[in-house]
Amino acid sequence: MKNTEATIWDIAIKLNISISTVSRALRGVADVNPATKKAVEEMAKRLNYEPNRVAQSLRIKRTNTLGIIVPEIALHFFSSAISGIQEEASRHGYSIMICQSLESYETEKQNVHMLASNRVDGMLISMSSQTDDFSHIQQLVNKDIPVVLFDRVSESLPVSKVVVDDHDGAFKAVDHLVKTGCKRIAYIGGPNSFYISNQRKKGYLDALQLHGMDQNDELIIHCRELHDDPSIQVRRLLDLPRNSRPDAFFCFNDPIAVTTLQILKSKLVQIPDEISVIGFTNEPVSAFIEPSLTTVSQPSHAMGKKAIELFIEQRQYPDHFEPVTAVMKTDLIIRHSTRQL
Amino acid sequence: MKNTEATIWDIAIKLNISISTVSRALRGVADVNPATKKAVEEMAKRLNYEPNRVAQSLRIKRTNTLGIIVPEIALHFFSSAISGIQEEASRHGYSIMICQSLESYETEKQNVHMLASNRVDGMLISMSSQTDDFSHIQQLVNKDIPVVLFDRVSESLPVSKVVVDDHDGAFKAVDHLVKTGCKRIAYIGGPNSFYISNQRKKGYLDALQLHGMDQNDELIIHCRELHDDPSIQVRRLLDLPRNSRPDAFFCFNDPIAVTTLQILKSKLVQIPDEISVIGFTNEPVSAFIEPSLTTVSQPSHAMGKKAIELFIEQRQYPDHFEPVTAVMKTDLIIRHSTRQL
DNA sequence: CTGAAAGCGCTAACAG
DNA sequence: CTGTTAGCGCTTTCAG
Repeated sequence: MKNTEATIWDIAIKLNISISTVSRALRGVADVNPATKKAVEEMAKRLNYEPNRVAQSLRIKRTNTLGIIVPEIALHFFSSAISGIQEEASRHGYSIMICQSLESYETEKQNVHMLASNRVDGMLISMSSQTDDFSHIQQLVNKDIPVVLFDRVSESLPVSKVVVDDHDGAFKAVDHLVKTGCKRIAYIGGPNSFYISNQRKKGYLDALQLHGMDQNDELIIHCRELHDDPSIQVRRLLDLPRNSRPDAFFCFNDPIAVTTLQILKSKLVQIPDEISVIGFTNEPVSAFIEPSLTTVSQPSHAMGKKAIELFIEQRQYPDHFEPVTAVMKTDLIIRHSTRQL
Repeated sequence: MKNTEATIWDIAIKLNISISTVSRALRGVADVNPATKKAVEEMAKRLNYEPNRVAQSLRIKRTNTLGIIVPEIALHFFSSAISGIQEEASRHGYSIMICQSLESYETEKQNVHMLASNRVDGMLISMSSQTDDFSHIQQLVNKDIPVVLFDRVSESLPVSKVVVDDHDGAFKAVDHLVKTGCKRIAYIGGPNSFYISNQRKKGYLDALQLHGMDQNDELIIHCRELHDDPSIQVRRLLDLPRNSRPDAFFCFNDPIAVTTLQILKSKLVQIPDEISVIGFTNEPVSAFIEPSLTTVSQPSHAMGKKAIELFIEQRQYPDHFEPVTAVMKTDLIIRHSTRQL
């Protein structure tokens, strides 16, 4: 029942040696008499000594802590990325401090300040959908605090990034739709301001073009906000005359695809025979919904891991650092919401 | 392009005042000449000053940081609890540092040490399934570090806890099965060492008893490990002669229920007419699987929030602290894997 | 209202 | 191999 943690000073006193020797023994640096070293270690254990990382950090000017900011921890993509970050960070001796921006620019800015105050050694950030001013992040760069952006990145910032090949993923999805006989493929996109939304749209358009199909703006929908309900727009498309109605939906993400699937089912549309559906991200739900959803998988865990790797690299060679962008591969997971080849 | 963060000393020099005045002005404590205060604040902004929380923490012996340990961040229940923790902690000015034990006792112990080294002001822990020695947590208690256990708790530890009324949840589930005409209700439980598994079993048994139904050990199955595949055991029950085959499965958690559902579907068993299924936790998947799963919902987000509240209470009145156990209510979410009343 | 000075627990020269 | 010493950046008496 001690009230206060032991310090190296306590150990030094009991052993009648100096605190520097204790410090050295505990860290295993320089030459310390094996006997004293052993004595120190034993005394440390006896006193339940826990090194004070706060004091250490102040002294060595590194905290061995990384700050993470994501829009929402509970979204599967992010919690999975975080677990990748956590495991890899831990392997390298880093702890992680986690914040959510809840898709608010103001909160994100506060998070950045809080983490900076905590003197984290770097930040891994997936930006909020509201963020369109990047000065808070630019300031970190100016202060030489390593930043790695992942998933929700900004093109303009001179930092390392981890993204998915959205264009390629979308391309593969639409290509598959065409190859399974779909002629009128709709795209239900995310907010226009989203880089990834536009990349996916570009992949969609390029796939159409490759197959000599024309872009039809009537079949391209954009959600204004990330969590907008796309139902009305989907229904509008379904109410088009039979010969101009889409026979496939390529959706910006799985939630939109799931909503679409549900609308189709409620209208008794045959899936995939009358209409096919493809999502994006491969959230757990996509495997369980009926029919199971064909979707483009994003390697969320691996992306988190990669983000740490980029941070470590930057830390290791801070002098000749050049921002790199890691582009991760997607996979088309073919399930039952699309026709067989 | 500064290489080094500004300190109160930098501000003091520029303003030709003492660092104590700067410190006071920045924190808004004691009396400081409004003019000097304003000047300090302006200079702080101009220098992009960020208070050094590390130095602060060392001095005041509090970090305003909380440690969280969960088995696996990416499990929906935990990521949702964490988001509740995060939001409530942030409201109270705390940052959170997150670790995963990955269901390993050794890792959990390391996590505890790491967080203790970081001098977190308290820890919120959901224990690994392997943990059956609690001395690492008892040590925290001895050192007066507040601990709140949530979900995966140990009865014996003298700390505050947040749990769900597992007994009541299970009771309601089984009661509903009986009331919808099920006669032979099986229980597929988690590891025997799990407190919550046993509570749910008790609720199951009590509901049976209330309705004058006998306990039938043939219908009670336990997974050895948390992620054990229950398929073999479920199949064994289904292969029982028709008149002793179960007509309902009450499952320890949703993943088990989902597996069960899939086995039943593959055997073309009519759900819920021939056999009903109920899960536990209300994970997102349960709403989407077909037929949608009746399940007992756990308020994960609210549990996280509650855990912080208990911590704050303990911090506020450390002298007359008595551990409390918050028991959160569950709800039976009736969907389509059970019959209508 | 303000300044001087001590010290939180630790590391890292430097000197032996 | 070991001890002395000077801080890291901040808060907090204590004394004006």
